[in-house]
Amino acid sequence: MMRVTIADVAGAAGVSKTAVSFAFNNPEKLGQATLERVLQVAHDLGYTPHPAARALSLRRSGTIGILIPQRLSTVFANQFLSELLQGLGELVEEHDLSLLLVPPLDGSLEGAIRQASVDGFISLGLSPDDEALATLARIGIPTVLIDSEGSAEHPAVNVDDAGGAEAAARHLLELGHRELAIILLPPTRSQARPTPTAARRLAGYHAALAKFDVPPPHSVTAGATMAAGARAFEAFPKGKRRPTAVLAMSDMAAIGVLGAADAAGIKVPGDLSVVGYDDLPMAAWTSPP
Amino acid sequence: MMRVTIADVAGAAGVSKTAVSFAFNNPEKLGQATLERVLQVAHDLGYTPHPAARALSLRRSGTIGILIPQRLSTVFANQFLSELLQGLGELVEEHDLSLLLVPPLDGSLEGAIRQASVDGFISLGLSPDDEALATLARIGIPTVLIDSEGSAEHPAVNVDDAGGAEAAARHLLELGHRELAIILLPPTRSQARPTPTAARRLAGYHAALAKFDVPPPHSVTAGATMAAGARAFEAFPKGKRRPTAVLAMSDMAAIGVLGAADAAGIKVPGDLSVVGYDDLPMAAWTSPP
DNA sequence: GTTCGCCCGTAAACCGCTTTACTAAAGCGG
DNA sequence: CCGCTTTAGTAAAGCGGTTTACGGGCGAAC
Repeated sequence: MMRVTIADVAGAAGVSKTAVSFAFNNPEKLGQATLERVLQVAHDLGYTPHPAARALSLRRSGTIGILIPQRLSTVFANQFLSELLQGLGELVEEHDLSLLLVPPLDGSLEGAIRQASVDGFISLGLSPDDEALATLARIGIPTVLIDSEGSAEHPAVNVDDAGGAEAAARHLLELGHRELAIILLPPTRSQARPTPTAARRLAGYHAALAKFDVPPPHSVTAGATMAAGARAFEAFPKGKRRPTAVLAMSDMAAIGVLGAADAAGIKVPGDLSVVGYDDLPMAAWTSPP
Repeated sequence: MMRVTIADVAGAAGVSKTAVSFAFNNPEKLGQATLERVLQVAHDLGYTPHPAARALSLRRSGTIGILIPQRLSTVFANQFLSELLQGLGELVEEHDLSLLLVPPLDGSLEGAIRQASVDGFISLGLSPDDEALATLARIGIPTVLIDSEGSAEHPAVNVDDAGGAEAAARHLLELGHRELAIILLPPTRSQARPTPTAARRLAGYHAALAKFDVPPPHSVTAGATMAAGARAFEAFPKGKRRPTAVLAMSDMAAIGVLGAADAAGIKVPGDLSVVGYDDLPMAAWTSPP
C-alpha cells in the first residue's frame, strides 16, 4: 500500500509536480481552471504532502520541542509541569505549531535532541552545566530555557524563587510562628546536591528567617506528590519541637501534609500553618483552601 | 550559520558520504581505521544527522502521534488523560520512540494529522463517524483507537464502561440506597448528544437500577473537574428527594462533590455515598478515600 | 505584422540522508 | 604467479517535496 505522492497527483491531473505544489502553496500562480482540476484530483486521490519531505525542503518542521529532564512517565504526575505545558500548548496552537515532548533517550537528552525534528526547543530545568546545552548551541537550534541559568546564546525565563520563598516565610514569621519545618524539593536523580531551584527557594526562606533571628529549622526532602508530603509530615519532630508551621517547596507536598495532619487529628490552620509553592488550581480545593 | 551536513564530514575526513553514513549505521562495513577517523571528524564538527532527511530516506520517523480530540490546553487538566499518557510514555520510551501530541489545528484534526510526521497514531475518544478516521485510513498510517468503536482497519482498546458503571450502581443499591443522583460526562463541544463513553456508562447504571426496580434517577452533567462536580452537587434536588448516593462518571467530579458536601455540612459517607469513575491516584487522598 | 510583456506552466536543481549496485585492492589456495 | 573470493569503500539513484530559472502562447501596442 503505497502512499500517494505529488508525482501521482501530477500524473493523474496531467500537469507537472510544480503545478501541484503551487496549487497548495501558491494558488495565485495557477490559472483558475488548472487550479481547480489539480485540487479536485488531489482530493480524489487522498493526497497529503509527506511531512518529512516538506520539512526537509522547507527547512522548517512546524514543531516546537519541549526538553524534559525527567522520564516522560513522571511528567504528568507533576502538576506544575502540567500547568506549564498547558500554557505552552495554548500559545503553540495559536501559531499552528505542534509540541513535541522530548524525554531523555536511554537516559541522555543528547541523543533525544538529535532525533527530534523541531524548529526550536524549550528546555525545562536543565542545570547550567548540562552537556545538552552545549549540544544545542553547537547544532544551532534556537532554544529558550525555563528554570535554569540563561546565557549569551540561550535566553531564560524563571520564577522568582528567592522572592517567593522569602515572602512565604515572612508571612508565617509575621503570624508569630517560630518553630518551623521546611520541605525541600528533591535533587534530580543524577546528582546529589539540590537543584538550583531548591537552593534559591531555601535561600529565600533563610533570608526571611535571618531577619527575625530565627535559626534555620528542621528540614525534610519530599518530591512534589501528596504521598511524599504525607511522609514528610511523619518525619517532623514530635513533642516540644513540633513545628507550628510548614514551608513546603511544592503545593503537592503541602497538600500531602494537609491530609496527614487531618489524619493525625491536627487542625489546620488552628494547630499548624502550611504554605506551599506553585499555586496549583487544586490548591483552591483543599481544606482549608 | 549553516548546519553541518554529512557532505561536510565526508569532505573533512576525505571519504564519501556513504562511508560517513556507514560509520553511524553499519559500522561493521568499514575498516577499523577509517571508522575511527570518520567518527572523530564527525564529533569535532559537531555533526548531527538531519532528522527530517533521515525520516524521509528511512521512511520512518521514530515518533508516535497521540490524537487528542480536545484543545491541548485542556489535556493536562484531565487527570485521566495524564494517567494514560504516563503509561504510553513509559512504553514509548522503552522502544526509543518519541511521543507527539497532536491537538486539533484550527479546530480540525484532519489538518493536524497531515502535518504530523509520525509512524503511527493512537487516537483518544474519537467518535466513530469522525472524518479524521477516514483520513487516517486513506493515508494508511497505522492507528489504534482508545475509547472509541474499533473497525476493520482500526483496532481499539476500551474500558468496560457498562460493566464498571453497573458494578458501581449495584454497589450503592446493595447498600440500600434508592434515591440516587447521576453525574453525566458532558458531550464534546461539537456535538449535542452524549459521548459513546457516557452513553455506555449510563446504560450500565440503568441496567443495575432496573434489576432493583429503581426508576432512572435525577441526572446532572459535569465535566471532569472539581469545580464542575461542586456545581453538580448544588444542582441536586433538595428536601425529600435529596439523593443519598451519587454515581459520578469521573473521579474529579466525585471529588468536587465531596468538597461541596463537606462545605454544606453533609457527612460522607454518613449522609451521602459517592462513587466516581477512573480510579485516579488522587482518589486515595480524599476524605474519605 | 512584429515586438513586447504578461500569464501559465515546466524542467531541473536542491534539501540531507540511506542504500543498492559496483569496483579496486587485498587475501588465498594451488 | 594466477584466478577467485572477501574486504573496503564509492558513485549514483532514490525518498517526496519546494523553488528558481526559463519557455510557449497570446493579446495589446506600435
